[in-house]
Amino acid sequence: MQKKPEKIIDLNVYKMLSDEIRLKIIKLLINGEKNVSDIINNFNIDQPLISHKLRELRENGLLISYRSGKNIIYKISDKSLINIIKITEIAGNKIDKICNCVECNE
Amino acid sequence: MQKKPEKIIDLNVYKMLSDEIRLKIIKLLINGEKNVSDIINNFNIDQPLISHKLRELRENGLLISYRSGKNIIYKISDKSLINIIKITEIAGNKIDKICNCVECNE
DNA sequence: TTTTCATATGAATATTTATACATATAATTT
DNA sequence: AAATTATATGTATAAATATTCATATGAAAA
Repeated sequence: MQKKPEKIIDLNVYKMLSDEIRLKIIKLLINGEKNVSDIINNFNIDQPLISHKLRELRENGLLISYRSGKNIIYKISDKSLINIIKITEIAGNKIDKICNCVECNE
Repeated sequence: MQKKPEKIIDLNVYKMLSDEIRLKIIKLLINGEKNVSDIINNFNIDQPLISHKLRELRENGLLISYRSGKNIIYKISDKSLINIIKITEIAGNKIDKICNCVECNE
C-alpha cells in the first residue's frame, strides 16, 4: 500500500503571500475589511486584476468575502495571518542585512 | 521629485518559502546544519537542482554556507525564520479548514 | 424594466520560475 | 600529478503564474 503524497498545507500560504499585489492587499486588509472599490482605489491596478487576486486569496482561504448591499466586502479570514505578516516583516529586515559573500561566512 | 519604488523586503522571504523543495530544505535545516550530500540524501532530487535551490536560499539570505574540509555546510541564517515556519504551519492548518463557499460566508 | 454601478469570469498572451542536463571547479586522496 | 569526491554553474526547455482585455453577472437605482 502506497503512502499518499502528503499535502504541504503551509506551502499555499507562502504562495499566496509571494505575489506583490496579493501581499499588498493582505496588508491593506489588516487595517480592517474593505469593499472591492476601496481596495482598487488604494492601488493603481486594473479592476479585473484585483478581482483575480481577491479570488485567489479567497479560494485559498486567506480572505473571506460577503455581500453588503451593492458591495462585496473582503476581510482577513484568520488573525493568525496577521502574526505571520508582522513576524516576517521583522525577519525580512534581519535577513536582508546578512551579507552572503564567502568571506563573511567562513 | 519622484518617490522611489519601495522594496518590499518580506516579499523575498515568501518567494523563497513558496517552492516545495526550498521549503523542505529549510524545514530540514531547522533540525541543524547539514552538508549538501546529506541534504541530497534526504530527498529524491538531482544534485544540480538541490544546488540551485541552495544558491537561491543563500543569495536571498535565508541560508548561510561555509566550507568544512571536503564539504559545504548550510545552515539557517536567523532563528526568526524558524518562528515563521512554525507559525505558518499552525495558521495554514486553520486556514485550510475554512470553507469559502458563498453560503458559509454570508 | 432599463440603466447603472460593482464585481466577476474566461481566455489569450506575456512573464517568471522551475527543471534537466552537460559541464566546470575546487579540495582531497591516491 | 592524476584520479576522485563534493559541489556549483550555464543554458535550454518546460511548466507555472501573472496580466490584459473583452465580456458577463447581478444587485440596486431611476
